[in-house]
Amino acid sequence: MPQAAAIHSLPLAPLSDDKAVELAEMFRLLGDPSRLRIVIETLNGPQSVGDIAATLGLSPSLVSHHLRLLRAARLLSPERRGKQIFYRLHDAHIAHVIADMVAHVNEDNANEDSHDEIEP
Amino acid sequence: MPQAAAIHSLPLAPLSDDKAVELAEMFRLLGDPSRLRIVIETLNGPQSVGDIAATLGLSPSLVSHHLRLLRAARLLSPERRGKQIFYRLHDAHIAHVIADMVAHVNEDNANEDSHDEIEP
DNA sequence: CTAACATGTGAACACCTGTTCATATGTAAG
DNA sequence: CTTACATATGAACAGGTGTTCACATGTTAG
Repeated sequence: MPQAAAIHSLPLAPLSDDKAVELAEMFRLLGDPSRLRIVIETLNGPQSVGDIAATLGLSPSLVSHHLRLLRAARLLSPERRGKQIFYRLHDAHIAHVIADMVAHVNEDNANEDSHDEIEP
Repeated sequence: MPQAAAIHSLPLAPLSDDKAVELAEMFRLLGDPSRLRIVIETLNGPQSVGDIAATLGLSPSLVSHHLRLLRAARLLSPERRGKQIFYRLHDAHIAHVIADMVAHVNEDNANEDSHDEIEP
């Protein structure tokens, strides 16, 4: 099965170094469970800070701290509606990123062999 | 432009909590510049530890430390070839994840307005 | 066998980061 | 105006993490 050739078929190779740092910053923000759950929560549509805090069982203060980072990185965008502020995904790429990573984890759990070793 | 509706069109909503933690772990690994550059390097095909270290200007020891985490998370797979060990992407999803995140960053740099504020 | 090379591993250190708490800002209602 | 609610912010602490260094393991060549 010549699957290896297909894996490296995407031509996003060049990718300057400082761009890699900017990319890593985005991944780092999604790398925290609380923050990732906040982002995932917004996949259902715009959510207010209080709703997110209540749904995830986190303090509003903590949620606000995380939201600050997420909107600074333009992963989420705020939108005031009365007293509350709703956050939504900044663009559709974020949803794709998460969907692809879900696919990776699911496929990985399917093949529960070849953990770490180097072919026995 | 009714773009907002399209953003939340992906139905990956449910997503259990411990699954979110597993996902975050993957993103966290890509959240370090050195580690991300290592993964990006493997987009050009299998790379030996020494080649990666030389290309990225990192010590072989550091590269080996990072590779341990990356293969434990099954992001990269090792393959012995003579004295050296080559690492390749474990599956194609990783490339898609990176490609989508690149698209996000690029689109973000294009619209250099609306940094953080809440619509003035 | 030994020597040379490639990779892995463990400890130690400095640094960063997530969380909590108290407090501040801002907004709407009475 | 004052009161109550929603969100934001700053300081401070505990715990985690990337990097370096010295050394171990494993593989091939002679």
